Amino acid sequence: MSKVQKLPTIRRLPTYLHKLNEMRKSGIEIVATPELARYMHLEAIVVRKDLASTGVTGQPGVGYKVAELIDAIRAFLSWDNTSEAVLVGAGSLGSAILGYEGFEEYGLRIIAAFDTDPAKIGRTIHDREVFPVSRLAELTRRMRIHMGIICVPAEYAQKVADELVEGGVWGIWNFANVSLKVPDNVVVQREVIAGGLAVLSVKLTALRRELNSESE
Amino acid sequence: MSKVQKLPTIRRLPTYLHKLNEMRKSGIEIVATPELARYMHLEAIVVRKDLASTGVTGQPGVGYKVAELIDAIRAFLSWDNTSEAVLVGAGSLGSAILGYEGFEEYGLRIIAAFDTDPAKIGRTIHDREVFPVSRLAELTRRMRIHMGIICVPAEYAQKVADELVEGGVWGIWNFANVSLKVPDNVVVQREVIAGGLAVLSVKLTALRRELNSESE
DNA sequence: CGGCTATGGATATTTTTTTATCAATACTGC
DNA sequence: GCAGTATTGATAAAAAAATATCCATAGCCG
Repeated sequence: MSKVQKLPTIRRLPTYLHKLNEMRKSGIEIVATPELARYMHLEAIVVRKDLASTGVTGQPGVGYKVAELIDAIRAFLSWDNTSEAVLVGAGSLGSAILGYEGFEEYGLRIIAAFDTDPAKIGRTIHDREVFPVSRLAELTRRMRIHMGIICVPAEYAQKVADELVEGGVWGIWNFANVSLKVPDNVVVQREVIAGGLAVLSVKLTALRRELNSESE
Repeated sequence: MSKVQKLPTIRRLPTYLHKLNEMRKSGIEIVATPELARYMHLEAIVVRKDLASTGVTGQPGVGYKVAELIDAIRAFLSWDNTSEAVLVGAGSLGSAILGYEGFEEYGLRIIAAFDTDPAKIGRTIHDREVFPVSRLAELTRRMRIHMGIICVPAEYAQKVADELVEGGVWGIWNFANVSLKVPDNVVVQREVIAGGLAVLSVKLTALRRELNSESE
């Protein structure tokens, strides 16, 4: 299993990237840590460490070149070459993902969708054609797609993952509420939407408790 | 600022909860760590630590009582009392969230939606009425809602957050691609969808590099 | 030119998280 | 009832991440 370090940093990088792209559009060429920190609501030291982990280097007393930062982050995330993906499960979440136009900025292009619903097959959703799931492995292989996005209900997710692996994908982005089993040469990233809600709940409870005890 | 520990553990708790609820439905009363570990594709030690952090205690040589575990996790996450929320921004993501029926299991009930689009206002989406955003603060306060879910484009998110705070919310679940500024007595949990993609990209690149170097 | 301030980079420290070890408990089978 | 095995819980160690400190560099202003 390959070791990847500094997960929290990696998660923050897309946000920097988004801000930096906006800055470049506005013609800003140099940016210093404190400004990014204010934008991110983080400590400056965190930002500096995050940026350093991409290998980029700034100018002491000045800051970083925006263009260099963008390149460094994109290179670090391998987002400098757009990779193509298929999406399986064109329900409400799948459709929402198909409709999100920001992924191009993040080096991802969703080429096609798959579903079992005859009402959806053959139609297009957000300009992507919907194919039957029965052709998933075949078409994925033929199109040489190496990433799959799973948006099907939990009980079908493992089967879809198996098909994707058979179709030759290297990575799976899993939005289904289940942990998947795949070969060692395939990477799965699971998004647990309820995980964020759990964190929010705990923080909320902790803060409420604190505020209540203060007022006593 | 309140300190919350073991974020990764908290993120995993909903997944245990889901599995445990299934088990209880099947009539299973006792569960041991190794089984949960297999299901989660985690090490057993991780599971044991996760469960311990909720304060529950098992029986050495036997395992944990499923019902006790469920109660402990729900209590730890304050999901034993359903809390009500409003959702702002009934676009594709907002609609997808409104359509997800699993939140009740997680102690969350979305009461109403808000949007600026006249075509949506007054209609219902997944059984929730859509109100104009202009009434957000007023209605939130009147309904005594303490949680807001933001699904609007990044540029409007701060304004919506301000309205929610004015309406008296304690917690904000933010799906917009921007970091929000709120008073100290309000908690924000931001979901950065691209963060997961970034992690996947880095892992993928690392694994590919490893596999390539092996084959040389 | 010289001092002042802002900034990045390197190093060190502290905290948090993960992982390992080991003793105690309870079930199983004989 | 006893030995063997599975399991939890407590403690300890290792790894990772966050945070702090200090120094060197660059621009600014008089």
